[in-house]
Amino acid sequence: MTQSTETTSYKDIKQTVLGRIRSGEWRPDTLMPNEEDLAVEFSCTRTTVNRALRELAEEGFLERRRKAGTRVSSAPQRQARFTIPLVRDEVEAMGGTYRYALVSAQAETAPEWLAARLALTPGQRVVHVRCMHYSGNTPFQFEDRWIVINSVPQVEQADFSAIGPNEWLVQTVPFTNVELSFLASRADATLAGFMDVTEGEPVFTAERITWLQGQPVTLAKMYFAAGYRMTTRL
Amino acid sequence: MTQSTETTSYKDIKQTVLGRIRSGEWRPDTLMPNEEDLAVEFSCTRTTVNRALRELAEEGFLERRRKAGTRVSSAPQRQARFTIPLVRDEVEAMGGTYRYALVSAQAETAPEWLAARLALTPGQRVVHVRCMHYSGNTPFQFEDRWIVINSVPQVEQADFSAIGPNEWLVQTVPFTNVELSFLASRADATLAGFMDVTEGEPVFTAERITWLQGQPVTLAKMYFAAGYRMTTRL
DNA sequence: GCACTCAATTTGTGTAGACTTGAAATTTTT
DNA sequence: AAAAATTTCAAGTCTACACAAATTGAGTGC
Repeated sequence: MTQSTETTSYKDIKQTVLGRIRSGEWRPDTLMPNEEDLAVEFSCTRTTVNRALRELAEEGFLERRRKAGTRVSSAPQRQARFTIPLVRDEVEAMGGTYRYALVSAQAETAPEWLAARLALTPGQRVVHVRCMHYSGNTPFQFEDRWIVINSVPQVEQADFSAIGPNEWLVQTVPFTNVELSFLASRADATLAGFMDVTEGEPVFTAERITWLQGQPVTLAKMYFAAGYRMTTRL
Repeated sequence: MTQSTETTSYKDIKQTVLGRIRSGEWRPDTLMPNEEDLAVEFSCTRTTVNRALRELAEEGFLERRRKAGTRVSSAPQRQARFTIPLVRDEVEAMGGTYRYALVSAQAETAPEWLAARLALTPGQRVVHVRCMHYSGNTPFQFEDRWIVINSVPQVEQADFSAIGPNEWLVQTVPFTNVELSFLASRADATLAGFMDVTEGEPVFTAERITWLQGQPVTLAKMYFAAGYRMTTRL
């Protein structure tokens, strides 16, 4: 049998099943028919049903256990998927013209809080880069970044006046592990100056720590413009 | 051939490919071998390779286009996946004892900003619920929520003194669409009182709008305790 | 009543092969 | 040289079947 004219695709099955959940036909905790029965109902193979259900489970709508079967998720522990674009892309997506400006870049001994945060041995040296990302002439993001020299020796020769440290790192170092946090911080005097907000103002902030095979590579603090919100649709 | 003793699983392939990316063997933008060739290399079927690559692409490591082939993502790690647990789960996961307290609940006409935000017809009525979530006796989250009566008529009979509006809604209304935002806001006098922070302090805030088949159901603003950060590892 | 064993059931994952689809590359036409 | 039609290739998806692995539930022995 070919799939030519009238096959049920795994996408159709996903849609139908989702519909039954949303309509209330299959309420939370309901045990649904097993894959074989569904395959008969949709007149396709179990493989196709399996893919549909597997994806729905991954998206948090279903819970599946061998032998126990598949049931509708009761506490839909929903997963939000945020796209974290490069600043340039984010600015351009909003119709702005991206502009980058280096503020400062210098090698120094890692301050204590940073050494503690990244589990560095005391006295390790880092490159501290500060830079601005603009949308047109409007401040969009202030980036405060430290790069561990031991992990990325080439960084001492890097020139951050034209290319941002993030883009440089992405091209240079493959990384294995990332920790990303979002928080609300308050604008200090420096930040207020750069971002054109009043001191003390709440600022949406992202922090990103990157490792390469267990070695800490970089910590970046990114401060967004006033009123910034990170939005996603599920 | 059976998969009995020494088969290459799609997981093995994922691992190997990831390793090659991380080691720098396959740099960003590199065009990798096509599925058939990889199937030969790993001595498995194309189906298995396909699944491995498909998942890696979904995770953001690869970019695939028909005919053009598969290449290593140049801006990897673009998707962060946050699990959004119920407050109760989040508190308990941190070892705290969850406690809920209703602050106020009343039916009212939707204020203009809300009507505009949810595209309500003027004069529509909503139930406005405010409540606190504690970890032990420490304030954890202040929840400010509006529920559209038209979309959920049962809400007028609901009793939110024992069960939180979120848990009530999850049990009552299947929802089809969610918009989730994170932002930094400043604590006003009311919030400062409930959350035990000083007025003007930055507060990490999540806003969540939910629809049921195009009908707006609820808008929730959730204000987190001082110092809260939402963290994920990729 | 309790612990143990074992078979049945259900999802998980693999093989082998074929057709479909979208987009890049090439050729033909204007 | 530019535009349009055609070919070709790689990913996308389906069929059909098989064995693997986890867990449940029933049966057995004490």
